[in-house]
Order: sequence, then structure tokens, then C-alpha cells
Amino acid sequence: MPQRGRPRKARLAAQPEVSGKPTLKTIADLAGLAVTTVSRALHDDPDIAEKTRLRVKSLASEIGYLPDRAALRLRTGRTYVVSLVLDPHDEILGFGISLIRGLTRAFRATPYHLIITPHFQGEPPLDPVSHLVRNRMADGIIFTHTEPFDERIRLLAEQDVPFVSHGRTEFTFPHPFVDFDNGSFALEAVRRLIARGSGRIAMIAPSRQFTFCQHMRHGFMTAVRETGVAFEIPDGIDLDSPAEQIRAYAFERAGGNEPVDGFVCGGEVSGLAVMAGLTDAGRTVGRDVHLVVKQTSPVFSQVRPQVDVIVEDLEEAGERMGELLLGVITDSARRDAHFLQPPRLSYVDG
Amino acid sequence: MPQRGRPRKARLAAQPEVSGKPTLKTIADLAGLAVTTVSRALHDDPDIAEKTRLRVKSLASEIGYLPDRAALRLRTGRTYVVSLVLDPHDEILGFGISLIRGLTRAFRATPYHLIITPHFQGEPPLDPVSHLVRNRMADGIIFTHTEPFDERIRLLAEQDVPFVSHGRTEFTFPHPFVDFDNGSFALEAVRRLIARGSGRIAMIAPSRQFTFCQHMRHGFMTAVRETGVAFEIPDGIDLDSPAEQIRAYAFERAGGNEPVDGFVCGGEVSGLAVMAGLTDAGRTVGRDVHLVVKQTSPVFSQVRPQVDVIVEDLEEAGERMGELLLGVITDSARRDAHFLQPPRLSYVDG
DNA sequence: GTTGATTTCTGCAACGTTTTAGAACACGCT
DNA sequence: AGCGTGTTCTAAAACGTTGCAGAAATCAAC
Repeated sequence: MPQRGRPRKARLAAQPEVSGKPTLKTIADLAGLAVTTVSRALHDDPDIAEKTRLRVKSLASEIGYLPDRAALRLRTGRTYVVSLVLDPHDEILGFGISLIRGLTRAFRATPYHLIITPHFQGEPPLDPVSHLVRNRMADGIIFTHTEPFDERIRLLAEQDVPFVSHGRTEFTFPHPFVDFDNGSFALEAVRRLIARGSGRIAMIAPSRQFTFCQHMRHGFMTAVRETGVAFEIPDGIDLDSPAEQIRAYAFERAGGNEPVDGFVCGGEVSGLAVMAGLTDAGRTVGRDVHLVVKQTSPVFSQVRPQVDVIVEDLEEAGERMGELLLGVITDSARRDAHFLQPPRLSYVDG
Repeated sequence: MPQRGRPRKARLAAQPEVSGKPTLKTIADLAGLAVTTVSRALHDDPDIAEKTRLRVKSLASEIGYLPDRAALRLRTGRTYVVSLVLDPHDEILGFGISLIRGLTRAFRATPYHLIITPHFQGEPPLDPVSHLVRNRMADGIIFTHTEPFDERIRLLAEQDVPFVSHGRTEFTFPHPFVDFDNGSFALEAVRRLIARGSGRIAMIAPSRQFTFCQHMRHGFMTAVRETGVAFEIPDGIDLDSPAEQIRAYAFERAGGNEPVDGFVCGGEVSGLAVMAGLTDAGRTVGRDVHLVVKQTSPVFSQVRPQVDVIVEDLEEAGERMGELLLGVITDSARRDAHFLQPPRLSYVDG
């Protein structure tokens, strides 16, 4: 094979720098090449001889070169940052941390970093998002507790900023989301309660502002109509209500005439609160009254008496959201990708 | 007052750029000043006339100028990033998310961002930390589950990288930490159980590898010696054991001869597991056997029968850690600052 | 008026990267 | 020889910021 092209100038290879982290210049000096060449070699530019590319790459990995994030970001505008907007509604139990763990799994082999942007109670929900967008602080945004006409989504779609929401909207345009199938959850929960013998079923539903409230109610009502069972959905009580209020409701509705003997609980705290209310009212859970609880952490398997649970896997949700977001970032055509997570039924003795 | 110094050149103020986020140049053009001048004015350099400083600052806030993080980082080397190393041991219940929420509170009015660096199960614990240090990815590091001779702390102290640990060490050099007073926790827990009438007390302790295990054991043993009560600390069972194993242990030790009638549980999952085991064994919690549980989330107030809890406020811990870290970052002399968090007793009916 | 001190502002360089434009050389063909 | 072509590499500029070294004007003093 004939040697072609420009031959290497027999440049003195400077001795490797001792201090500081390696940069393109470090490699360039080591290899006797120009910084540009090294950059291109690492990017597999076909203009660079294969032999050189290989040499540069092995040199780079040898000295543990990692491109400088700041320089990259300054030059290219890409931040390689994804931000999770931490919702004040995020339940203590699992929601935040499982989701985060899933996200980190999705970003594991990528250069992306996960930053947490808090949304403080009382602030306008749009603030954290518009701050991120305006100052270009992230390549993509993740958030939870989506509303039917969520302003955050309107803004992000308008500005063409990649995002994935946990929860759906009622906008006409498509956008990437991951959601738990709360409709199926409620449907299955009611069916299970009826199989257990419940004759009057109540549901502790999400706050009306969230889209998933409608899904859960719809599933609930479908099952109720399908079976003709008596039901109630308390007004003014939702999953974000203080546990004490939920407990009091369960306590009250456990007795009187037309007592409730089946509860669908959309979350663990409400599940425990309902159980507490029933216990306090002298009812025996699992015998004269039944529960189906949506579980996002493994606590309920240790709660006694055992109750039927339906599992929402938030770590998986996080991982999917991360994957979808990376997809949208690299290819904005994937804007309508989504994932609807099926409920995982986990019932006590069959 | 006489006009002194160099007068403003009557330079044409270029019309404000419409596109892109504002930079120093935007302000400079607007004010008819040089970029350097604007930079110094914003930094309150006394070399710049007060009038100019005021004008520049009002201009800056008017157009919503925010220094570019990438440029700042590239130029100064400061990242304005703090990283939390997410431990795989972080309990689903509260640990992670409360701590994170507290951290974000501490960074609220600062330019610091919180990034989450995962530590995946099976990886060497040093990996995430040394990666952060080597590539200068953060100005400060936060981590949990500290060990007596924690390699992470050794490394960070050696490299002089600011950090705050959750938990103490047995190193001779001082370092910033926040810790819950697990000694007092165990001490008070035993006292409470004895007041309830327990005659044989067991403790579900942390895994031996963590420093706080020793503190908890020490507090426990102090109380045991002080009172002369019978006790046991099961071998091979700790807070990180599968809940089922803990349940089985409680189930077994609830009966037989010399049954245990008082449990100190260092965490919520173990608390629920012990209650489950006792219930399954036919014991009545609150009558013939008692529990004191360390609580980091509000779940236990809804668990029936109610048990005594001692609260560890992880959100406060996070906020303190954030504050301490900012202190160390800006003034490395504060390396020995720390905060020992007192247990908050929350007992059922007095 | 020149000089020097003081005040106030400016230009240049650098951080590490990618992009754009082009340079240096070898080869094959006339 | 000369020319075009293809291959392989490089110099310079730019992203937005700050530190350094000065520059331009004024004032006080001679």
C-alpha cells in the first residue's frame, strides 16, 4: 500500500503534561498532531487516515480523555443535561426516588447528566420550566403530574424543546409521554373488590386537576356500570388530602346505613389511611371490608392484614421516560412516541 | 460634583438583538460600553463609576441577563454544580427524595445546580466519586451511608474537594458531616419500651459496614446496661435484609421460650415487617409486645395499631448538608463544620 | 503648559471545543 | 513539466466569560 497524502511532520512529541485533566491539546502534543486533527479523529471523520484515527483513539482512552462539558456546551449549545422538575405533589413514598433511579439508568451509558429543578409549593408551575427554557439550561425536560391542558406542555411544544411528561393531556397535538394505565387500574380494582364480595365501593381518587384523575374515574365508572354495583367518590377528598382527612372519611363511611365495604385507593398513603379508619371503626379488613391499593413501593407487602395491590413500577416509568427523551433529543421526529404502562396485579392468595 | 475620568464616547447604541438569550455583549451594545466594562460593573468593581454600575445593573435585570454557565465554567473552572451520589441503599421510603428536596431548598437562591450521580449496585463505591473528581464535574459532593473508614472521604479529603457526608467516620481528621443522633435514638427507644413494660428487647440494627450501626448499637447497649433488661440483636439480619427475612425473624422470636416483647426498628420497612411477623404469630402489638420505629416519612402515623415512632427529618438533613457544603466551597476553612440532628420523639398518647 | 496622579473605561488573551476554509503533499494523466 | 485530483492534515475563528495590561480623559500641582 503506497503512502499517500500529507506525511507526518517529524514533530517533537512534547512530554505529557503532568497536571490537569487531559484535553485535546494533551493528545495532540502526545501524537504530534494538531488539535483539530485529534478532534476529527475522535469523531471518526473520514478525512482523517484510519491509522491516525486508531492511534488517536487509543491514546485518548489510554490517558482517560473525556471532552470538557463546559467547552462542548459553549461551542455547540448542547448542554448534555436533562432536568427533572421535582413536583411538590411527588409523594414521599417512592414517586420521586424511583423515577430518578430509572432516569439515571436510562442515562447510564450516555454523556447526559440529570439535574433536579425543584418546583416549590406556591410558585407558579410554569416558573421552573420557563426558567430552564429561557436560559437554555437543559437539552430536555421531564416532569410529572400532568394536567389536561398543561401550560408546561403548551410552552415546551411551542418552543420546540424536547420533553417527556408523566401523564397525558387533551391537547390535539401529539407529544411524548409515559403514563400508567390508571383506567385499567380502577377497572381491575373494582372487579377485584366485587369478586371479594363488596357491594358498595368507594374510591379515593386523584385531585381533579390532574389528567390521570379522569382516567381513573373513567375506569372506575366503566366497571361500576358493567357490574351495577353501588358506589361513591367522596367530594373534597383526594390523594393529596391530609391522611387524617382520608382516615376520617373511611372511619365515617365504614358505619352508618349503606356502609362502604370496598375501597379503591389510588396511593399508598391513602391506602394506609383508609385501613386506619376502618380499623378504628372496628371493621376487619379482609373480612367485612376490602381494599385494592395502588402500590409504588414495596411497603404494602408487609402491611397486615394483607390487602390486594396493583403495582405501578415507577423505576420502569423513569427509565422509559429517559429513553424516550433521548430519542426526541436526537431525532425530533419521534415526538409522538409514548408508553402506556400496564398495571401489574398482585393479589393476596390468587 | 465635577465630571471626572473618561467620558462616555457618544457611541451609537445598537438596537437590541431580538434573537437568542442576552449576553454581556447584548448589554454592552445597549449601554454603549465594552464587554469588559459590563462584566466589571456587574461585579461591582470600584474601578467602574457608580453611575455606570447602576445603569448596567438595571439594564441587565431589565433584559433578564443571566451569566452563561458554560462560559463561566470554562473560564473560571467553577462548575456551580453540586452532585448527590445516590446510594443503592437509599430506602425507597423517603430517604432519597426528602434529602433531595432539602438540598434543593439550600440551593434555592444560589446559582448552584444539583445533579444526581447514581451509584449502581455492584459497582465499586469509589467509582462515581472518583469520576466526579477526576473530571471536575462538580464543585462539591454529597453522599450518604458513610462507613467508619470511608474510602470516598479519604479520597475527597486528599484531593481537597469540598464534600459533606451523611454520617460520621473514625478518621482522625475532621470533615463536614450531618448525622442523625442514632445513639440517642436507640437509647430513647429502649427506655420507651421499658416504660411500656417490655422485658426482653431486640433491635433490628443497620448493616455493620455503616458507621451509624455502631452509634445505634452503642446507644442500645448503654440503655440495656443502664436498665439491666434482657436483649438480643439478631445476627445476619439488618435493615437492608429482605423484608421477608425480618418478618420471619419477628415471627419466630415472638413465641417460644424467652420471647421478645419489645422491638427497636431502625427503619420503616423493618418496622412494618416486624409488625407483620408479630401479627402473623398472633401477638397483639401495643398490648403484649411493643415497638419503637425510626420514621423518615409520615406513613407510620397511619399504621394500625399505632406504635411509638422517633422521627428523623431527612429534609432538614438535606438542607443542612447543602448549607454546610456551600460554606465549605466558599471558605475551605469551614471543613470541620457539622450538624448532629437530634431525634424527635413522637409517642402514642404521651 | 507640561507632568503626574487619578478615575474610568477598553482591547486582548485565554479557557477547550467544533467548524470553516484551505494548505501541503502524492499520484496519475497529459 | 504541468495540471488536476484526491488524501490528509492544519490554522483561525467562534461560543461567553474574566484577568491583565493598558489607554483616554480629567484634575492638581508645578
